[in-house]
Amino acid sequence: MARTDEKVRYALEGKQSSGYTRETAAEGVEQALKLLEGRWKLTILFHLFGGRVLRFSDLERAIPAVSQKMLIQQLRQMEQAGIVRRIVHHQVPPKVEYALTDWGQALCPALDALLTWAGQRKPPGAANAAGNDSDGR
Amino acid sequence: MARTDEKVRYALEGKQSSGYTRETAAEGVEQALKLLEGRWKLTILFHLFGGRVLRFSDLERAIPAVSQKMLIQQLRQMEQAGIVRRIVHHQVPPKVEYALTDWGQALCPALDALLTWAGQRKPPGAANAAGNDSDGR
DNA sequence: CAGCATCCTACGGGATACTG
DNA sequence: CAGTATCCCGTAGGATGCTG
Repeated sequence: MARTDEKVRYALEGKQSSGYTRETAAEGVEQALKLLEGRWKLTILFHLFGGRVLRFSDLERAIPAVSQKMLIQQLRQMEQAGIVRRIVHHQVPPKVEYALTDWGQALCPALDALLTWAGQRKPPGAANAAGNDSDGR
Repeated sequence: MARTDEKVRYALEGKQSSGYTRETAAEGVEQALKLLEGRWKLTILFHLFGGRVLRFSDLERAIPAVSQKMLIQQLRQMEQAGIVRRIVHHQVPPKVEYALTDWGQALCPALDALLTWAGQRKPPGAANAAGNDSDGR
């Protein structure tokens, strides 16, 4: 009864690698994006890319606009997510460093793809936003 | 006086293609993500991928959980962003169709990368979240 | 130095009702 | 059918102050 071809694998534009449906694919990406959402996560992430290891105060200095609360909150969330690694040094003046996990590092190419995409916005010549209009008959 | 190597190009993990700094790269990705943020954008997007052209009511049916207001709002925002194309048919019973722009289609591979990344979470064997702890001395 | 707790505000987004 | 307008609420996120 139901059109089976409606739920057929669903090819991502041409590469039907994994068995995603439109819904699960959207959900999956949403999950992924949720991990990156948060006013400062990306900024932090980019500061950590490349195997850098920064301590809390370094990050505070690197991102002046962020409050301590936010910085910690975002860091902790990413830690929970398994994106960043927290390295605690038990010293009298506390010292905590943050670095990316392997998985966190793996985000780089994906974000790069996004960046590339963003950079391709509007091939100057083609106007296609306003004025689209056609007649059914 | 300023350490010039601090603002050196910034290599995205190995490919120092474009001239992004940590800040501009983060900002760029944030801009891109802003366009995709919104409870339903991704769902809509995935329904539109592959050159599909759906009318408003089709989308309503395809995404039962969304309200009209939200659906329109999200569609309009993506239209503004240049991701989706709005095709209006001037008929007595109004008919409006939505499709992706070329740029919108180009998002597919980027999202695919994200999806792939998400799928690689936690190589089962390695525990690296809790218990990280080292001593400075 | 690093981090937690509290308070407060802005905004995304849901329900509902009305219109061309 | 497609879209607009109004109201309402949950939560992200900012400021500030205290602690190990």
